[in-house]
Amino acid sequence: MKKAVKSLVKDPELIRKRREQMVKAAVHLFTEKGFHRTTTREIASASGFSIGTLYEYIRKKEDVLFLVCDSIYEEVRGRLQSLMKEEGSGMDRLKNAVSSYFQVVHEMQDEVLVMYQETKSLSKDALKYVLEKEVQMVAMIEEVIRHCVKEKIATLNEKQIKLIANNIVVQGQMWTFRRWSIQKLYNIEEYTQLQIENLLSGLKNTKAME
Amino acid sequence: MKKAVKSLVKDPELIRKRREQMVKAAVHLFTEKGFHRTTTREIASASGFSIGTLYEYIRKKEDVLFLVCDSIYEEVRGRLQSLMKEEGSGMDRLKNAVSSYFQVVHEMQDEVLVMYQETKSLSKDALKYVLEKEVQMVAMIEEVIRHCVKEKIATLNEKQIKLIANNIVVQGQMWTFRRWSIQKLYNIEEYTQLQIENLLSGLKNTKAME
Amino acid sequence: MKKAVKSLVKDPELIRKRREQMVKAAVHLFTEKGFHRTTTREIASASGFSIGTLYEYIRKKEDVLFLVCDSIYEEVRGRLQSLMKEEGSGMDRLKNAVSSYFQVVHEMQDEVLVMYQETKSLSKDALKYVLEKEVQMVAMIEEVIRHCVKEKIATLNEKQIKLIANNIVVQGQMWTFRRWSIQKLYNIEEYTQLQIENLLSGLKNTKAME
Amino acid sequence: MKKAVKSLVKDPELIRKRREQMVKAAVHLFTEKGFHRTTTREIASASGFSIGTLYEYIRKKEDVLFLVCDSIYEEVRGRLQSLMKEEGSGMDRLKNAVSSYFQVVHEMQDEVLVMYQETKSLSKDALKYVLEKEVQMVAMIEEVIRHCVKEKIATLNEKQIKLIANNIVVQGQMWTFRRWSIQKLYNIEEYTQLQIENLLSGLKNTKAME
DNA sequence: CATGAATGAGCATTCATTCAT
DNA sequence: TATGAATGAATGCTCATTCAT
Repeated sequence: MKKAVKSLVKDPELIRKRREQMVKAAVHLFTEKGFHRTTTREIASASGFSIGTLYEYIRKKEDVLFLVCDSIYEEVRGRLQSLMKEEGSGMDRLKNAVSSYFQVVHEMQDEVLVMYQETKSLSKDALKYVLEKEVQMVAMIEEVIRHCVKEKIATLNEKQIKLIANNIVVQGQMWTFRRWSIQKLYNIEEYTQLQIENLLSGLKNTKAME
Repeated sequence: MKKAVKSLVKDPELIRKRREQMVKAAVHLFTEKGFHRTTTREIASASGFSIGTLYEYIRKKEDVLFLVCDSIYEEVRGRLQSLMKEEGSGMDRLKNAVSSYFQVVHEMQDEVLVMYQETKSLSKDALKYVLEKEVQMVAMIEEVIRHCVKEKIATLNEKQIKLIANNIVVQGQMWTFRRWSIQKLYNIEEYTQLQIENLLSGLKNTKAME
Repeated sequence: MKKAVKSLVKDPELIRKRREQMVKAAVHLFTEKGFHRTTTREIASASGFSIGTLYEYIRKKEDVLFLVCDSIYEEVRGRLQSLMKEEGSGMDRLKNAVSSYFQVVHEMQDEVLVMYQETKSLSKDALKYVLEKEVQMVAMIEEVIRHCVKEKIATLNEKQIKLIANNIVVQGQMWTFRRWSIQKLYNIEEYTQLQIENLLSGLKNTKAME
Repeated sequence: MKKAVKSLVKDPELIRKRREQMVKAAVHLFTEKGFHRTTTREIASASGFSIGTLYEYIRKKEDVLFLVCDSIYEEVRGRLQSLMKEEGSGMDRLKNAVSSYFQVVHEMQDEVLVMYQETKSLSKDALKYVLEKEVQMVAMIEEVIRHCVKEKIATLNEKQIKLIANNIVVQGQMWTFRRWSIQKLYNIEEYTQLQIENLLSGLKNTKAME
C-alpha cells in the first residue's frame, strides 16, 4: 500500500510542485514518443529544470512513469467520484456512473492512453501497485451494478456483475486506444449513449428472462 | 496492400523459413521483455542464427516487430476463418463466431498480447498497414451481426452494428491484456459463455423494444 | 560564414579547451591512419576523455574532421598573416610571402597533409565552407602578385595572376603530399629558394617580353 | 617489381577480363563515394558479378584499389608515351610533352583524381610499388627537360630539373584535384597554354641570366 | 537545492570475408 | 568457376545515472 518514490529533497511542498511539473511534461512527451523513446533529459527540460534536478526528485527513469500512472489514476478516480451521484434509482446511478466515467476518460484522453499503453513497462512492484488502483475503479462500478441488482432491476450473479464492470471499464479505455477508428464513427455523446443503451437492454433482459 | 520487408537474401523459401524462426523467437522475447527491451542480438540468437544473418532478412529492428504483428494477424484471421461456420441461423453463426474468436485469442494469448501492446511502436506506415488488418477483422464480425439483423433477430442500425463488433473484438483482446484480473475469475469457456449471454440478451431486447 | 558544430555543453571556454584537445589528438591519429580508419573511441581516448564526453562536444564523427580542417586553416592563415610583411618592394613582399607560406607549411606538415587528404570526406556543406577558406588563402597570394604588377615588375593579366597564385599554393602543399620524394631531394630552404627562383625568372621574363 | 594480386582463377584471359570490369566499376564508385565508403558488394554488383566471384579474383578489398591505381598509371603512361614526339627541337618536345600530359589528365580526370586521392589507403608495399610508377613518370618529364638543357635552351642543374619536372606533374594533377576552382577559370587549352608560357618564360630567363 | 559535465555500458547496424553448394 | 547465405568483429552513437561544484 505504500510505494513511495524516494527523493533527495526534503521539502514536501517542493516535491509536490516539481513532480507536478514532471508529470505534466512527461505525459506530453510519452503521448508523442512513448516512454522508451523519451529521454530523461527531455523530461527534465520539458519540466523546466536540469537533468541534475530531475534526479533530485526521482531515483530512476521508471519512477517518472510510475508517478505519471499514479497521478493519472488518482485524478481519474477523483474526478469520477465527484461526478458520481449518491442518490437516484439504481438505474439512474448506473447511467450516470458510466457517462461520468466516459466523460472523464474523454477529457483525459492523452493521459489515459499513456497510462494504458505504458503501464506494462513498470517494474513488478510498481505494476502491482498501479493495478490495485485499477481494481478499485472496477470495484466502484461493480458497486453501482450491485445496487441495480438489489433494486431488482436486473438479475445478475457476482461473476456477471464483475464481468459487466470490467466491460464498462474497458469500453472507456477503448475510447482512447481505438480512437483512430471509433472516434471517426462517433462523438463522445453518441458513443456514451449507444454503449449505455447496449448495456441497459442487456440488463433489462436478464430481468425479463427470470 | 504493399509493405514488404526488404531482404538481401533472394531465395523466397529461405526467407519464409528464417522469418518464421525470427517471429517465433521474437514473440517469445517480446512477451517477456517488450519490444524495446529486447535487443536484436537476442532476437538473432533466439532465432538460431547470428546477428549478421538477422540483418540479411530485415533492414531495421522495427521490421521484426512488423513481421510479428503481420504474421499474428494473418494467423488469427486464418484460424478464425477456418472456424467460422457458413451455415445455420444468424444467431448460431454469431455465437459460433464469437466463441471461435475467443478461442483463437485464448490459444494465441502471448501473440495477441504482444501485437496488442507493441503495435504502437511501429512507424506510421507500418502501423497503418497493420491497422487495416484490424479493420478487416472487425468487418468480419460486423458481417455476422448484419446477418442477424437481416433475419430480424435484432434491430440495429449501422452505428450500432459497428459498435457491437468493436466491443466483441475488444472483449477478445481483453482476455489477454486483463488476464492478470479476468483469468483469475473465469476460464475461457465461462468467459465466452458469459459474454455471449450478455451480448444476446442485449440483442434480443432490441427486438423486443421494437 | 556560419557552420558551427553543435555542442551539448554550454560553457564556451570548456568547449574551446576540449575541442583543442580533440583536434590535436585527431590530427595525430588521422596522420597515422587516416580519417576512416580512426575510430571515435580512439579520438576520445587520445583526447583524454571518454567516448561519452566526446559526443558532448560534437554531433557526428565528421564534426571532428571539420573541426580539424577548420582549425588548421585558421592557424595557417594566422601564422601566414603574422609573417607577411606590409612594406618593401613588391618583389620583396612576394619573396617573403612565398617563403613565409612554405615555412608555415613545413612547420605544420602533418596538419596540412591531413587537411589536404581528408577534406574530401567532409559533407557537401562543410566542404564548401572549408574551400572558402582555401580560396581566401589563394586570394592573399594573388594580392601580393598584383602588387608586383602594379610596380611594373611583371606584366600579367588577371588569369595569369590567378594561375600563379594557385601554383604557389599547390607548391606549398606539394611539400607535404610529395614528401616521400621531394624531401629526399631538398630541405625546406633549398626548396623555397629554388621555387622562388623559378617563379621570379618567369615573372621577370614577362616584363622582358613586353 | 612484381606485386601481383593473387587470384583463385587460373585462366589468365578470364582474369584480365574480370579485372577490367572490376576496375571500371570501381573507378566509378570511388569517384562518387571514395574507397572507404564503397562496399565490396557494390563493386561486385557494379562489375556485373556476385560477391563470391569478386573474391575469386582478389584476396582483399584493398586489392581492388591497387588494381585501380595500377591500371590507371599504366594507362596514363601508355597514352602519354604514344603522344610524345621523338623528334623536333628540345623546346617543341617539352611543349608537346606538357600538353600531351595535361591532355591525358584531362581526359582521364575521374581516374586520376581517384588514384590521387585514394593512393594513401594502400598498404605500404602496394604504395611503394605505385609510387615507383609515379617516379617513372616524373623521370619521363625530366628526360625531356634534360634535352632542352643539352640544346642550351635553358641552364639548369639536376636539382632544378627535378624540381621543374615535379612541378609539371603536380600541375597536371592540380587540374583534377582543384577542379572546383581552376576549371571555373580556364578550359584545358587555356590552362595548358598559360602553364606552358609560365614554364618557358622561366626557362628562357635561366638562359638569359647566364 | 540546483546545475550540467562526465561517464561507459549498451545497442543497432554494417561489411569484409568465407565456404558449402 | 560462380554463387550467395552466413558470420561476427567492429563501430558510431545514445542515454541513464552520478557527482563535484
